[in-house]
Amino acid sequence: MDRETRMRRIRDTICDIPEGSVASYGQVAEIAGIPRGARQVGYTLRNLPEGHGVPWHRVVQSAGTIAFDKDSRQFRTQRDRLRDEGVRVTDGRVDMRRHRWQPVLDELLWKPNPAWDEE
DNA sequence: CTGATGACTATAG
DNA sequence: CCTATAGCCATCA
Repeated sequence: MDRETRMRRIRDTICDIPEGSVASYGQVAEIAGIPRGARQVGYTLRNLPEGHGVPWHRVVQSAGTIAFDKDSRQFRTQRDRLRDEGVRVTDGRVDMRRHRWQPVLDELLWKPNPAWDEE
């Protein structure tokens, strides 16, 4: 798989994270079909093209902590954006048990399930 | 080719 | 909880 495809898949995956949810770098990588590619997610995010619409703020570390220094502007931007969508961020950390994105569950809730139409 | 890097992560103390 | 450490892996100089 080439670099462009990889970066595109990563961006697409992040765009699928619903508002109010977050995913870890590793989780994004895995869903994008790139096992052990957490660092590549970080790389991709660091190099997002100008004017992208990628909701990068919904990506946090596996423990729920924001990856930036607490005194950086990026930290504050991410924290504020998350709060704006209803995600509670305490001391730079998100409660993953509550906000971790669960793609499979989303499908069950949003996609029409054939089995349910069978009487 | 080689070594350094980093928006990562799991594990041990 | 925090630090250290060792894997990890595409990029870059």
